[in-house]
Amino acid sequence: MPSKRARTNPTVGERIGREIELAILSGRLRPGDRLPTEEELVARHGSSRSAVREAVHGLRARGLVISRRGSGSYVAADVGTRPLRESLGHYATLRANERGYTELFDLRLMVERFCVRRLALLGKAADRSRLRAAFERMKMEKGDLTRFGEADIAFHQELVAGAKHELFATILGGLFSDLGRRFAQDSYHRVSQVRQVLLEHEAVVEAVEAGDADLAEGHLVTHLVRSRADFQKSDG
Amino acid sequence: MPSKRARTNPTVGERIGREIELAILSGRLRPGDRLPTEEELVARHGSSRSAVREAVHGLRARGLVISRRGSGSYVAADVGTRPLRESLGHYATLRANERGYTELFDLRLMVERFCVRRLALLGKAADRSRLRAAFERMKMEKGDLTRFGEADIAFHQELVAGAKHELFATILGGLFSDLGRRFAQDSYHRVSQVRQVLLEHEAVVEAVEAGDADLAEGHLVTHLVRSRADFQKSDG
DNA sequence: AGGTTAAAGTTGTCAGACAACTTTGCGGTC
DNA sequence: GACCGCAAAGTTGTCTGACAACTTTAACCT
Repeated sequence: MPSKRARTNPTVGERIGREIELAILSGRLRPGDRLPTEEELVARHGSSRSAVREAVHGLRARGLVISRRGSGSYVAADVGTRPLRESLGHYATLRANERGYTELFDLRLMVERFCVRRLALLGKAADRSRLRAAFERMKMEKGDLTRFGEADIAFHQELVAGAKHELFATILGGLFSDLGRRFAQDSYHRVSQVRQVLLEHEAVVEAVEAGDADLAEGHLVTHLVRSRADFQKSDG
Repeated sequence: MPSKRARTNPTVGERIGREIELAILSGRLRPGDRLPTEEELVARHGSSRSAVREAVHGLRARGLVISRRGSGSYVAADVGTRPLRESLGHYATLRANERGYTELFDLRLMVERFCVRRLALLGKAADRSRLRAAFERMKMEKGDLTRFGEADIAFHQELVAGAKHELFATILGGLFSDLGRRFAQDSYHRVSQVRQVLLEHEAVVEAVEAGDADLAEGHLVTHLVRSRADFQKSDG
């Protein structure tokens, strides 16, 4: 029987990884910067190459670092957002049950409400026209349910992008990644729903263009809550 | 000059890691389950042990797996929440600037608002008494600013825990982890603030106990927004 | 039966070698 | 001088083998 104790002493690789991680988090190593070569790290820490590689593999798996054979390892350009996006995507994938879906939907609803208000109140004309363009793309794709679903996702991401909120954009990106796509795609079992969805999106776009935050929020909430109901019905 | 292309072919270790990850995310490997031994993985994939180890190191760094020398590697018990909590903590650590703080605060405010409403409306007596207990702990620690700050964090986590929302509890845990502690601690530069903070918390507790969601939300928002103002003032 | 100890099993670390790929620098060509 | 080709050096990826550190199992003894 395996012992209960889960705490084990950190390995050499973990210690080295922690040190590099700290250099990244503190800003001493910035996105795009090159890490010391494995040879240098071996010399600095007095350990073997395999331990150093264990550290780099860990950082790479977490999205902090990318390695290119023959060139070196570099701090990832999207070191700020990718790990969060991916771990949220994994969280969503692990929560395929009813309650998990409800909780993820709570988050999505909160984030989009916040952003649609901000976009309506503070968004620039260019931001609003991008939302309109995303809506037009949905109309064009209404023949193909899969591509329509993708355009739907793009619309909601544009909504958050227009609010200029990096954290919320990252969160929504995570919710939509991986199997999180079921958020939007699985709603379109019947073609009749497409027309309804288009109408609801158009209402949001027009309220945003009119600068009416309350109305935009209302239409968005209506759309999202109705989508959830559809999803739960079809999910059984 | 390094080439622009960031996309490189996945390594053998990454492919193996992806496969194990899929087994975990799909539920075929459940928390506490033991992974195949390195020897078995070597045989199954026809690769070397170093490639297999690269895969396991990646999963371990991401918190999906823990390894115990002499025993084996196991799917982590908290595989669902830890990666999200940690990546959010890292995100917060990387966002020490003004705008990043504001965005993180947006998230915190949304989450706590949601939870305090739910606790006031649907919370059971036991949940509410735990919130009261967390408040009493704060009063006891008012002499030591550091411990008071910790009790403050514990109070807000209790608030979210009482709402029985795993996702939001995980998010708040991430916001408070690591240097995210500055959220609460850095607010107590002056002892005079302690009394103010205690009063605001007490108002929240009482509104929750009275089952008044609107009032509880109002007091909580007041407290948090005022805390943010204090923080921004002291941050300069 | 219970405890002790040896054996087997498993992950951690080290070392060395070569493969695959990138970057640099040299030399030649125009 | 600018450009190209090509060799050389530099760097990460993979394989192999060995031993250390630790855990689990199994045999043994009392």
